[in-house]
Amino acid sequence: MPEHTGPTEASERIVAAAKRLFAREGYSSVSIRDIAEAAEVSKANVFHHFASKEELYVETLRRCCESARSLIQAFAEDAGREPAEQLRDFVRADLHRALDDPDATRLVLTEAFDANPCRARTLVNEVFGADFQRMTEIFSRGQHTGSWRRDASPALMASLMLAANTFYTAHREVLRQLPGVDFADDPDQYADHVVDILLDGIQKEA
Amino acid sequence: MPEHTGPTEASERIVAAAKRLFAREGYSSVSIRDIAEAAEVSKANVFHHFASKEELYVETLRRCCESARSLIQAFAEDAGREPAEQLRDFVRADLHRALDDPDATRLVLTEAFDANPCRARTLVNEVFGADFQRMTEIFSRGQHTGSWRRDASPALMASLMLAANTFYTAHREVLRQLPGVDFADDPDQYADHVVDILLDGIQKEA
DNA sequence: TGGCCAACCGACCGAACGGTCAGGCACCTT
DNA sequence: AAGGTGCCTGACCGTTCGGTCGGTTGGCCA
Repeated sequence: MPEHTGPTEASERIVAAAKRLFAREGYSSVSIRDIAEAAEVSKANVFHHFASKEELYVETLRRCCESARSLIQAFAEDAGREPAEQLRDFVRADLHRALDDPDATRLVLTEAFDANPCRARTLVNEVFGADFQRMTEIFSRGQHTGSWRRDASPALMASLMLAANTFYTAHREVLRQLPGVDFADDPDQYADHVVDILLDGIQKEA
Repeated sequence: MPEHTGPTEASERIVAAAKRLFAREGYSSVSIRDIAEAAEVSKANVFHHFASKEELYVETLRRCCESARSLIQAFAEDAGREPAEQLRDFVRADLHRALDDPDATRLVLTEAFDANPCRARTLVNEVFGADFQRMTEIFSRGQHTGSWRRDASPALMASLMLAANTFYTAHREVLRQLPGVDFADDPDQYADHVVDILLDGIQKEA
């Protein structure tokens, strides 16, 4: 709690309600009254725990960033495996993490939507940076120890994977409406096919 | 003009200001007073031309969808060329169109950000559908007349291209902050490399 | 010349906003 | 028993919101 107070059952309910509402409606569309009602506390109590609406939002966002970051450790030190399999597992895991907590994902993605340089830098440091670097390392290892082509930039390949997962997460409903799309409700199938295409391209006959 | 009135120099300024402000600040953060001031008209005049804030937003969004859709004709009937070159040109053109009118793009992408099924369907019909279908056609032709592998779904490949361009447009500032990214200010280079990877994959030595 | 109507404006309205404040209540320390 | 402290509340504040209204202007047609 940024305020002088400690965490409480009520303050946890406030943050939970704020996360849900901010993610679904957006910062400006949600009033403190809405949050207080959803958390079943008085409006004044919200201001007891958080100095302002802005501070409540920042705290909520901070927690969402934290939970989005926590994937990293799970993938520490699996260096013995094939880069291609590492990549596949990582893309699948990243996609699942994003889909498992849609409110947190949505809040972070909204923040990343053409943010100003300062916020973008913070988000890179807090959330995207580690995953991105991890992915570039997989690509670099594939280039140095495997047979991957060396004229493709690891950063660009990692961006493409990040793009694939972000798009799937952020625009799933649009995907669902697009003709010929049968993978909108099967993230594993999507991740597998994306990695397949990335690895082998589309020109080579399978 | 949805209202009983006709278009005016002032009403055009109102829509222009609304587009700019809605795209940059979001619907709820922008007041009619802000728009009126930016358009240099009175607040009452805004309500003279548009029945409500919501109606002004819908009209603004409608125009943005229109301008996003207008690319299609430019690519009608170039069937004689190589699918690979068609694809490259299309991805480049699509990216440029998005970057040329960032406010319109941002408004449409915000609307597409996990919209409800009804809105998503409208957006697909109004904006994404045509481009998406055009891209799937290129992939299908590549599979039938060229040597492209037939086990990859055209819809998935088109989604991946859409994802690449959307991500570049929506999260360019984040890209700029990511280590090793040197293509954040060179969309043509980005589009070329993305298409290169899609065509040949990353495993084959160049 | 007179009537009409769209374009436009200043002033105003009730509602909702973020935020404040004095005080009640439960619990701890002395 | 007394005082202090953190949690919590209802009532209230000034401001801003979307929207309305009465009225003025200026061009067009009869």
